Amino acid sequence: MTSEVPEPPWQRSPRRSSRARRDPITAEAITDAAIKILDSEGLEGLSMRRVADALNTGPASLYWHVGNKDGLLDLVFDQIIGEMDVPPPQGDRWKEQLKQIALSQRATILRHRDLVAISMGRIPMGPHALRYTERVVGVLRAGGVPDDLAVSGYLLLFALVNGFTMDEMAEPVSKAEDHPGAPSPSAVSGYLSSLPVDQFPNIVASAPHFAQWDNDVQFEMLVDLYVDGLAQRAAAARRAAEAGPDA
Amino acid sequence: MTSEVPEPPWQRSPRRSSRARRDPITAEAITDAAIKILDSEGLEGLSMRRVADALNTGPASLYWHVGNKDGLLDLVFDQIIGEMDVPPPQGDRWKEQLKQIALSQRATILRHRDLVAISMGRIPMGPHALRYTERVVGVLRAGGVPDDLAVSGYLLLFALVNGFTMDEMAEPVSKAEDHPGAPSPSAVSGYLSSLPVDQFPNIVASAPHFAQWDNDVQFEMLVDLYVDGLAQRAAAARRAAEAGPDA
DNA sequence: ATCGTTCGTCGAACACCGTTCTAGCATGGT
DNA sequence: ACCATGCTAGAACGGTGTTCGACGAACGAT
Repeated sequence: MTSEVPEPPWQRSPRRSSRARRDPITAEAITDAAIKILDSEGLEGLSMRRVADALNTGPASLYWHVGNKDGLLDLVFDQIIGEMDVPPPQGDRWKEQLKQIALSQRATILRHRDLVAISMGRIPMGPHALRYTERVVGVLRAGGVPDDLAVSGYLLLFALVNGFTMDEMAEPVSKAEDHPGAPSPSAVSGYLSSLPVDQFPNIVASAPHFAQWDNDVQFEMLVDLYVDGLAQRAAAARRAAEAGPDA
Repeated sequence: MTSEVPEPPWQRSPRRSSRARRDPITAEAITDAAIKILDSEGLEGLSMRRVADALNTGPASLYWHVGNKDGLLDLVFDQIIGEMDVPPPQGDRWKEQLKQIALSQRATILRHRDLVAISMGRIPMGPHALRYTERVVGVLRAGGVPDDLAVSGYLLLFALVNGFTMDEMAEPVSKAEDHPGAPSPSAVSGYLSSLPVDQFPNIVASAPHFAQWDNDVQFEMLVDLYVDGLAQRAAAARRAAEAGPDA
């Protein structure tokens, strides 16, 4: 894996150190290496020693820059949030824009394995996360959504997308000997329809629909449902504010 | 930690074994001990050795009953799902019942720390989970929700509750020296309102509303929004089915 | 030019983790 | 009386996050 040219020994080696002075270790370099490992090997494979190896150094060296593993994951989290893009606010098109934001959020999460696990219990307050919050709330407020509903809308959207992609990523712990890969939805559906009808009439009756589950269309339906509901409430709140401004 | 009375040596010790034959190790006993540890010390503290200690035995003994740690977590997961209750289907009251189901689900999750982390990547298909699925789908179908929407409604509800409680549990990794406990929402709001207005106008403007965040009312709003949207779509689907049954 | 301080690296070690191996015990069927 | 089976458990292996302390390179001040 060390994609380093072996450093021809005649050009006086810089002080016989396995790491030259070039490419000094920085928090950014550590974060990038960690993300690369995360994408290729998942959170399981993301260990301090593994990251240190990728930077050819020892694990102890990382601690000076990132404090501990949670600190590193904080950086990874914020960095990836920086990848999510939000369009410039366009006022009346806020509903479509919010849906677009949700789609981009999910796409980014799917691009980086196990991101949901990292985001759990981690408040998004890094520099990238703040810029992201600012822009999303901006889209909502530009659309005339009242401030309180704007922050609710923003935070709940995060919860929604995280919850959905969490189940979606259910690339389970792999039962190993049974089936090698993940159980296909049709296999699940087959099992469900084989249950005793007297005990599980509703499951058996609706089993076929478990097979037809399509993450993309289900996500779109959920987002539509959410955005529409939010818009209804925003309109109602504005009507109430106009009717009795200080009641 | 071994809260065992030292076994007075005169009453002939039962074959010089630290564990008497009483209280034989079973999968249920292991699961119960694991849940108890999970509730009191979180997922971090839930190790095989810790569970074995609670049963005063060695870690190797557990593996005969539960296979490995993931197997144990499967059992824990299913057992806790068994705690969630769902009312007998009542037909026209399905909307209120679904909300009640959501509330019960969240309450159960909050009662058991880190349950969301365990549920990640784990398809709920244990015996308790099946019974639970059966009953929830039953409520939806009794309410006249079409089968495909019933399974969507059930699965999305799970995603929704998980996503919400995930952020809610944000008892973060504790920055240690900064503030001892979890950052209160008002502290967050204070920080947000102190940001430079020129860079973060929307955040600063809506910062007060971050302070007023109330998990209970926000969750109720989210569930209302979801159930209403689902009902709308169910009604539309039924109308379409009546208008043109085979178009 | 020399010192002292600070910034940064890193080998070694600690305590803990999940898991496996293997030997052994207690019991029940033949 | 025997073996087979179900079950327990000590010891160990390889891996983890993290800390310690010794070490070196760079730099400002004397």
